[in-house]
Amino acid sequence: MVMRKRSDYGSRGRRVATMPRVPNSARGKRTTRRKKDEMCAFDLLATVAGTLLADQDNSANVPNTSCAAKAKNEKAVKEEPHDEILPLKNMVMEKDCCSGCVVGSGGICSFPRQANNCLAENSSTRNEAGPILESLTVKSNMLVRDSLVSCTRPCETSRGLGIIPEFGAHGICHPGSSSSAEAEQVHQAESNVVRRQADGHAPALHSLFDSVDLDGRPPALVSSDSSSCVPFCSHDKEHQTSSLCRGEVQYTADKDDDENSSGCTDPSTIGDKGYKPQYLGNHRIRKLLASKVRKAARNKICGGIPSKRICGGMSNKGSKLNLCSKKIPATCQKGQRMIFKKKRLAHHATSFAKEMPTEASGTSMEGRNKSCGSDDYHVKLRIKSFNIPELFINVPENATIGSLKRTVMDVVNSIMQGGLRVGVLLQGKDIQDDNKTLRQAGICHDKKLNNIDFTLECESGQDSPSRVVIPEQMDLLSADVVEPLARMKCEERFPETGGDDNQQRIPPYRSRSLSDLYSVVHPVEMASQDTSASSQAIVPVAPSGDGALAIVPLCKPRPSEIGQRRTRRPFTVGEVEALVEAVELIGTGRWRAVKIHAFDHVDHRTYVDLKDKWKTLVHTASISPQQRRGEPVPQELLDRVLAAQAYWSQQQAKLQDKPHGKAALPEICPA
DNA sequence: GTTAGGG
DNA sequence: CCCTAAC
Repeated sequence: MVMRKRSDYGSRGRRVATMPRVPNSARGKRTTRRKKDEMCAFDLLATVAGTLLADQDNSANVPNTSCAAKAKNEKAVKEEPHDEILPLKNMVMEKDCCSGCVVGSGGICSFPRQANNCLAENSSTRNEAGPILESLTVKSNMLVRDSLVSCTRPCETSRGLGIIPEFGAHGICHPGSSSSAEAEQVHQAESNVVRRQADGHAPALHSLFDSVDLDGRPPALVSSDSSSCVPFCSHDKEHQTSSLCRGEVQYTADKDDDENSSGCTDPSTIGDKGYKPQYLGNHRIRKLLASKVRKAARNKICGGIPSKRICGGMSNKGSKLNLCSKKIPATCQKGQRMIFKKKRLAHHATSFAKEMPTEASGTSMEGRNKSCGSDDYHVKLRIKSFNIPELFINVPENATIGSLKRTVMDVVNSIMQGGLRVGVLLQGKDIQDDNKTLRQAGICHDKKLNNIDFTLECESGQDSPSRVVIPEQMDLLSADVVEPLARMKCEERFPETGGDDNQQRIPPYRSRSLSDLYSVVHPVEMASQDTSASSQAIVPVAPSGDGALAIVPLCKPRPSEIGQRRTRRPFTVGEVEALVEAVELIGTGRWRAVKIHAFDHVDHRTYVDLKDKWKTLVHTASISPQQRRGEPVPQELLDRVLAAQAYWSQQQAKLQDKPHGKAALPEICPA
């Protein structure tokens, strides 16, 4: 069957659906699902791996051999012959070990994300010999959420300058982001809290460059041995190599990470490398990368063991996972869980730092119109989160959760009190010129403002951007009263923060771009002021739940980009209407056409989204109103949904019945 | 890159 | 909304 090209549906008119595609049912149907089998195998693998790890740890100085050998060992260790899965095991282990790291003595972990886990595992085995420290590596962006920055700076007279600088391919990159960190020795009876700063020219603390995780591997390095090192920037080069000589396990993320680790890549270089222009749409890049990351996480972390089977089904999104098997001592698992819980929290707490569209509401739209006339342009920015420096915390295994919280809190406070300033990144480019007006910088009320990032940077970072050490030897357990970050409430909450309600006020969709929805106006700050003035509204808000801090896992890249689930954006009635209309016209099964037809330029609605939405619409329409949830869809629309669905299903059925007949299909269903 | 369908 | 097989 000949597939029509997309150009066929370019015309908005009453195109005749000449040749509908193969019926939906014939495509994309997964005939067999081996998931259960795989899960079973993976489960076994997890068990075996755990055994292996435990054994490995006991055997000192395992030569720097390939993991294949270990895998063979493992085979011997494990008595039960699981024929089907053994090849898989070998394969996975081998692959990971060989491609991902240099294995030093006792090296088990293959990838950074495993590093911490391995470390913990080793700790657990050492536990028998004496007290050890659980290493909690909280490297990443701590997010301060839902801030509102109301710029009180009237845009200068430079209205005419409202040209957004071409930032080109920076995309998701950040300057000064090639960061790394050093995990201190685990079994030393010291609790170091070390924070290291990116070595870029800009001391952006959010660091942890995105590319680091492009393949799911951050540059973190944690050895299963007693010492560990992290490839730092150029000044750490020596350290790296020497560390290798010392037989430490070194993890370097390949590809981009290699460059990062082999020298402090110039941030600008980083930024330009290999990224698609912003134009492509963040969500697309993010989607790709996220997919990659998740895949990598799943495949590589834990040697391909699906995370759901590990450690009680802990999600591994962006997190390091360990090969916690049933044989790992309970203490270990406990500790691990503690870590993971934190990390998961972080995940949930994380919102798009980048996705910071100006909010649209009825009032704001009015204001906008008004301002257009009065030359009083304002930009209202909603900061959902701030990126805070990565943290490294060593916590005794027997520390309480409370003390852990306090510790983290302490660190955060140290950072906060240490003097922070705010950095502004537009499309990944650090805007350093504080004297620029927003408009000159391209931050205009009428522009799409979803490419702005705010970062927290150390004041002192200017001089020594490479590292900032936060109170070492911090007595974790004596970390006394700390002002809970969560107490710092948002002074002015965004009324529309509740969700996408504002979108509902948007009339019919069609050609309306999302950017329209976000155009807003507000009082703004003076042009000559430092941007940090706007940071007063940094609002740490406790994530839902127990109020733990938003700490993003080590491997987590910038939250706005990679590995992050998209924010949920319920379809508005207007969108639904547009969708229904398009489907009536175009039919089901041609979602790209539908997208182009009705949701072109609406970046956050992919054709998959539309398809999904249609699916739910059909479902919604077929259930009783009482069972429906969420924004009620007018019955009229639902009726049209059912009609269209029935019609197009019928058409597809017809097509299947006589595949050779080229029965011209009506262009629109007679709903 | 699209589509379908399960989760 | 995510994931991924199938195309």
